[in-house]
Amino acid sequence: MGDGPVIVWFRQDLRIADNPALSAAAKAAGADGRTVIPVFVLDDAAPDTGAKGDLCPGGASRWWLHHSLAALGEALDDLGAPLVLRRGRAAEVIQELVDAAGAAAVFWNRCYEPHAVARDRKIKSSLQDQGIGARSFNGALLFEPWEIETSSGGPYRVYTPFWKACLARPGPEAPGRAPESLKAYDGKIESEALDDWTLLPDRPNWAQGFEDRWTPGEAGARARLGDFLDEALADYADGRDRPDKDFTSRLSPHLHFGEISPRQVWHGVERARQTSGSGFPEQGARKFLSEIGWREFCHHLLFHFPTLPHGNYNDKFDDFPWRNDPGGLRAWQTGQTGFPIVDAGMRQLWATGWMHNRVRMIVASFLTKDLLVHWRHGEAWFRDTLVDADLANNAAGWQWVAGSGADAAPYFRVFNPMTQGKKFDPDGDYVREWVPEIAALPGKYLQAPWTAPDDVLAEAELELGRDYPKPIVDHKTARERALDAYGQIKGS
DNA sequence: TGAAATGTTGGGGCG
DNA sequence: ACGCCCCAACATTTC
Repeated sequence: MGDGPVIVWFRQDLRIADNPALSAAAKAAGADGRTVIPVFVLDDAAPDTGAKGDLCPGGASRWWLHHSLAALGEALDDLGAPLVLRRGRAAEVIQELVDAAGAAAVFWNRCYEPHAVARDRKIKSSLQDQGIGARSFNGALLFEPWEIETSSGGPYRVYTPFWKACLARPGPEAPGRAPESLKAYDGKIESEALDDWTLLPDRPNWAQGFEDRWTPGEAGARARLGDFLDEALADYADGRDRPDKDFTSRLSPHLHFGEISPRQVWHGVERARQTSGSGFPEQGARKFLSEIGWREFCHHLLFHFPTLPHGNYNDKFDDFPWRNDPGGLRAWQTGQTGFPIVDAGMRQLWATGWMHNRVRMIVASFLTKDLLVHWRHGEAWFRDTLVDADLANNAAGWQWVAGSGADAAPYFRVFNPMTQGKKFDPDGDYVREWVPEIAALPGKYLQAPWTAPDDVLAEAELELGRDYPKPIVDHKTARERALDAYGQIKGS
């Protein structure tokens, strides 16, 4: 390496604590007096490869990204090395910056999306050819996808043995601290203005409901973890399935953008165990960490099966008789299916950029099984509307529900929206919050308004088909149709 | 990280 | 006292 500055290329690691690439840069700076240039590149040019993910984040993700970058920018200002924002193809932008600053090295934390893997590999070899020190680090996973192997040497395809194998390994290292300061590059490197990127929605501002529910950025992530461990972990084992309660961690967007690392989460749980003594909810902790395990598994799958976002993992499903049903898809997207628990979930998603995981399974089952609409339509909608939209989790999750994925739910496992509603929203609080037009219905009929007698509907001042849709399918019939469709591909 | 259909069991009412 | 029926409640099977 020459004595030029070190570029730290931020991607899905928008934090300064436990950031291995940043730490390595700070260390090099401390040892050799190097300066540091933190950079974020918005690669907006949707490439011809059809690549998805951080190249073309959905609307909700862009809202989050804006605020997360603003927070990171402030944190880096405080450290003394302002964040440089650039738009363009990453390979070109990085090369440009390397040339402009005479950089000696470029450090980053690894991403696992197929296009990112390919892109980063090219960039790394190109930099190394020029004698630039290009180094990548693990900042996003507890275990690298290539480190976890079955006894026969391949990737895992089933979650339980995968996570067991992970837990049998030495636990993840303690998270690193944020550098205390950085020496800024003293040459001239222009940054674009975040506001010019128009990541935020303007008319209409559909993100209004996001602001009071989320605090993007590293500080918000840390606070969320702390609140979760203090207030919800004890109830997590039983409560996590209740969309009417507040017992999930809601860390998903923070994890997606790397505002907090899974290592920090893991050790946060450890610390809580040590400080709380005998009253510690071991079962809740185990279940919570196993959700972190699902995130690991999804990334493992995406890394080893890069076609996961586009094609069926189980190719039997290539012959599955999906229906073309734009009207049904639209009703699902807008929360107008006539099934209260489904509509509640879809409206929560639209209003807040997030949906409770139990309800994600219910609405996904409804789209793929009751409506027989291809899972990729659901995947695309979630990718556009979730603040936590993550290619690995989203693709694996949708294929899991549809039955086409690795370790998937069997296709015949069809959720009954009424039963699920009664079971997991027993008092109807969740449905009443998000489907207010039927809030006056008594609990007995809330999950299935069409079964209410006329006088009950009149009492609630509710006319089905006018104030709230009649169900767009008959669940019993739809279920049989789905089982029938499954039968068609079973033997193939 | 289902649901529905079908099968089994056991208590109580009744002749 | 006994067998019979009914039907929850639970268990098993099937999709």
